[in-house]
Amino acid sequence: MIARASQLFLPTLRDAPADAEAVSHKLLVRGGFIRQVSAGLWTFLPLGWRVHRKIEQIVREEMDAIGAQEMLAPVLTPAELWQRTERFDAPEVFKLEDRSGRPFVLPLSHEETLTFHAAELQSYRQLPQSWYHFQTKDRDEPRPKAGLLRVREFIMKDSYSFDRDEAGLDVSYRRHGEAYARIFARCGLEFYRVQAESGLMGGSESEDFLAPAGAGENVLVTCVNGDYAADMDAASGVPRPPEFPPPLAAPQEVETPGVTTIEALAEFLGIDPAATSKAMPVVTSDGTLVLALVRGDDRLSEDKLMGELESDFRPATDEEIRAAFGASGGSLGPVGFKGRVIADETLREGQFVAGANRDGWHLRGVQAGRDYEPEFADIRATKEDDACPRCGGRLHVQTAIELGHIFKLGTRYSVPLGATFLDEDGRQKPLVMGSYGIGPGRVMAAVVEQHHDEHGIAWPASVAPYDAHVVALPGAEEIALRAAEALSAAGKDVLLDDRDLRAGEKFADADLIGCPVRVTAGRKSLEDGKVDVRERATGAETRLDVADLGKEP
RNA sequence: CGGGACGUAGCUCAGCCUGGUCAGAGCGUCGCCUUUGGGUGGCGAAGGCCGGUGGUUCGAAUCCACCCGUCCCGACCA
Repeated sequence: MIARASQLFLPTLRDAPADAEAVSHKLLVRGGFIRQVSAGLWTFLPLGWRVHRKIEQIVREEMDAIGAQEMLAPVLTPAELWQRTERFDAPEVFKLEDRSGRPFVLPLSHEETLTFHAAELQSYRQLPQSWYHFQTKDRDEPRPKAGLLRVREFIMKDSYSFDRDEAGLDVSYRRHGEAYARIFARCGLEFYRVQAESGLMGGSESEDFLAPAGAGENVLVTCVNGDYAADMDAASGVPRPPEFPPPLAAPQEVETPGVTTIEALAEFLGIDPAATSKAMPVVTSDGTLVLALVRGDDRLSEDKLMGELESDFRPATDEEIRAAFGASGGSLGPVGFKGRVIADETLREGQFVAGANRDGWHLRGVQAGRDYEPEFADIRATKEDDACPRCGGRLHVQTAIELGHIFKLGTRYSVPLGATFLDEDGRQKPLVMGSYGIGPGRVMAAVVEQHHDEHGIAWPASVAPYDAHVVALPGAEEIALRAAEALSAAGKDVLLDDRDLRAGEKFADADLIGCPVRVTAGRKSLEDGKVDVRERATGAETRLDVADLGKEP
């Protein structure tokens, strides 16, 4: 197949839009792949849609390979289904009514609809089932951002497995996980499978597939030895041990005028910042004031603390702090505090400097268990250069894009929607479900984040909009067309740049668009009938006879 | 939802502080010429309710208020 650039809607741009930050956002817009309609709403232009469809096809092949069945459920969904599962009131759900006032939902995923259909499954003999579709999802995101990375409407491949029991779910879940790994590998992505925060959903197993990128919403922690990967929220890196000063028999007050930060404190006392502790008073949703304590050189992990408290929380106000401690933030510590203290595990052993609950004073030699009685928990945020909890290797922290998510739902949806089956023992049981999502648009953005240089995108062949980009320079249009035809005959999809433009502009567009190979026919070709074949990713260039095109990769 | 920034031509932006030759530039687009292996050079042209509404003023892109939109940070995120 040959597409002529002169006829294509391929609006490339020399400049990126001023408000673009992420590389994938800039390059996809500049390359004429996507255009914004409104905040978080994007149109896929012809080239972008080709890439999207290539990713879809890879997903489809791998889903089919594990026996999943493709179907299509509607976007517009009666609100009743969502009311039954108690998701109707979620703020990110788009809601609307028909002319007679019946409420509908634009779903952010299709658990309800597919479970509604699963209610038609009657017997254990019909199980397991895995169903999937590619369908539009709408989410009233409070803050769309970064091009395709966080949007309000997008296409998702979501699948749902229905099993008779947990053991069956384990199998469906594992198969999906394996299929997902194959999908992302085929898309040319570096990715990691990590435990996902199950959050308030609790209990159920859930994993994310994260792709390291220059932009993204997740923070990925990996070990340089390759044996550990985790989401920052759940990572448990091992911090370096502190250098402690000589121990004291009892805490000792030391005047620290104007010293309110850890850096200043460590400097002032001439000690290791890791030998200090940092106190963060927070207030839980039931109004209790709790003191969270981490090492001075660490940051509090809000997610971990939230898990520990089993409650949302907010920082205490100045007034609350003053009332509870008699001092202001910057001089707070656990000694003498009459309330719940949650101390990070790093504070279990050793003596630390802590705030004295007296403005301008600190305490040396504060020891947990002797001078205050905390609950210990892992509440510190893992950081760069922590040690790997598996092998002790160095941990690396980087931003990442969530490509896909696999989730064991259990009976969360089948029970409220009455999706039951008759089991071998003659009893009616709810279907045990899993759900599994991939956003092809995000995959597309992640591929760009991982495969680009200063000139543009360098698509992996598996998802490239065209296999080859044939550049026709003036005078060599004839040879260029023959080259395109030879490639097309060999089964390649070809973009033929037959536009009346300068060579430099065509080359710049070819680099930007990023097809795996560029074939140039120009003045040199007029002399010997050969064309130049250049690999986008490596820049390697060879001269070939037109007749030999399509015979090499 | 809190904080910040921005909104002038298709794109990137200047002009605004200090109201009155302020409707501007570059790129892109169109026509002609030039020529053609990395965004060429020349000549000419089209293109804007200066986000919207109200106010101040003799006069508003410029000052004020409100609204809308977009982006960034945070909160949130099946």
